[in-house]
Amino acid sequence: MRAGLIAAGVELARSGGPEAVVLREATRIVGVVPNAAYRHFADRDQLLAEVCTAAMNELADRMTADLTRIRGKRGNPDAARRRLGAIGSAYLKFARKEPGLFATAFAVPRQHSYADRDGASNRSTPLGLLRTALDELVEAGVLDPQRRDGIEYPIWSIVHGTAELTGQGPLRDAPDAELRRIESLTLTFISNSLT
Amino acid sequence: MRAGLIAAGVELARSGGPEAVVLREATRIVGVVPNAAYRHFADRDQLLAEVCTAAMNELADRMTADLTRIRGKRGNPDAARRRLGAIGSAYLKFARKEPGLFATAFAVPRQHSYADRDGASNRSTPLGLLRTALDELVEAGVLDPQRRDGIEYPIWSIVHGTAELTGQGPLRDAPDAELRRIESLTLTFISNSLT
DNA sequence: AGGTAATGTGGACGGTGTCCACTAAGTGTG
DNA sequence: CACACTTAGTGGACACCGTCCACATTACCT
Repeated sequence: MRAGLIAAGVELARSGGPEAVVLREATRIVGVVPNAAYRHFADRDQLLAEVCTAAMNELADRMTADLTRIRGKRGNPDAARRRLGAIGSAYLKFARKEPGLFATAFAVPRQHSYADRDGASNRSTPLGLLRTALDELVEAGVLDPQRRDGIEYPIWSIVHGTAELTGQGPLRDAPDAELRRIESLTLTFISNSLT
Repeated sequence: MRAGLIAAGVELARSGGPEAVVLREATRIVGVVPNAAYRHFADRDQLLAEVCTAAMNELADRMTADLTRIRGKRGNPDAARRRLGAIGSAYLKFARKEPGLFATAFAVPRQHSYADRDGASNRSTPLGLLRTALDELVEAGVLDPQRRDGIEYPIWSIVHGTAELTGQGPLRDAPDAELRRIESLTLTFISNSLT
């Protein structure tokens, strides 16, 4: 039941973003009276928080799926670069194809905090995947170890900013070709920044 | 009256983001009955849209204010770099000090589109300011003209992504020192990318 | 068998966006 | 001057939302 409500919330979020995950509608989908939800969630925001982490997990899953398709031994410079590229590509692709879920993944309500989801070097999290890719780039000799510390934040920011600006931001109704160009500019910009 | 409603909406947005700009509350502030708003706006989203452009204008104003404090002739390489840095700094500072307005500036409802606000090379718009700063960097010989085309998008993305991730995103409850460090990493990353 | 915890129901309240009919001003024209 | 007409604001209603309360049902454990 709890899982059912979350699943219903995810579907609502998929087609309408975080605002669309409305408690009464979720219970309607599950086929239960609105108040039943309060046996499983303190309030609507807590349900939304669960939906958000589900969305974030789906983003991480899509990223790992695309990532494992890149062949090449660990430590191979070219493979390492391609893996970093795949991470950025998958992030942008998810934002483009699942705009509702993408927006929801980052719309965690102020209360119910992120806990440690992105803390430390947790793999199976977007930041965790990015970090291991960057470590591999250092190991492969592509990225200067002196520049490694903290570089995940600017890089994450470029990709996330591009997703935000082209997805819901001011660039959202640019023609499709222009959006692709911007995504491509972003990825090559990152690639150029490694040397 | 129309202006009053927008002003009230801006104050609501300042302390609570786009969700807080609720039509009835705005009319309450102005001291009028809710329906009176419908003489000036088609619906709540149109009021919100006006508040959003007001917020975006305030961002642009703060940026130009900080920008004009950078002395140095146009074409001076060092001044050009400092001006670009000031643009990024002002953007991040606004996001940090006015989180509600910053979020609102980018929360334009799907209907009421952006029109051409950020189109072309309009000055007095964040993108416009960034573009003229980049042009000056080319003119000053800092930025290779071949790299100029389209580079405003990755750069805007880095700054915007950092603002988003540290402001409302997963990094939002990192300690203050860490947030400053991330902002600084972002700015030096941009600076390094120019050469 | 009976008490207890968990789960779902029914009804209600305040808040919100929005629609409709209505009224009170101002304004220009005969 | 009077009259039609636009404009701006009012009052009341509706549907929807999140949420609280008291109640019924079910299952489990001693």
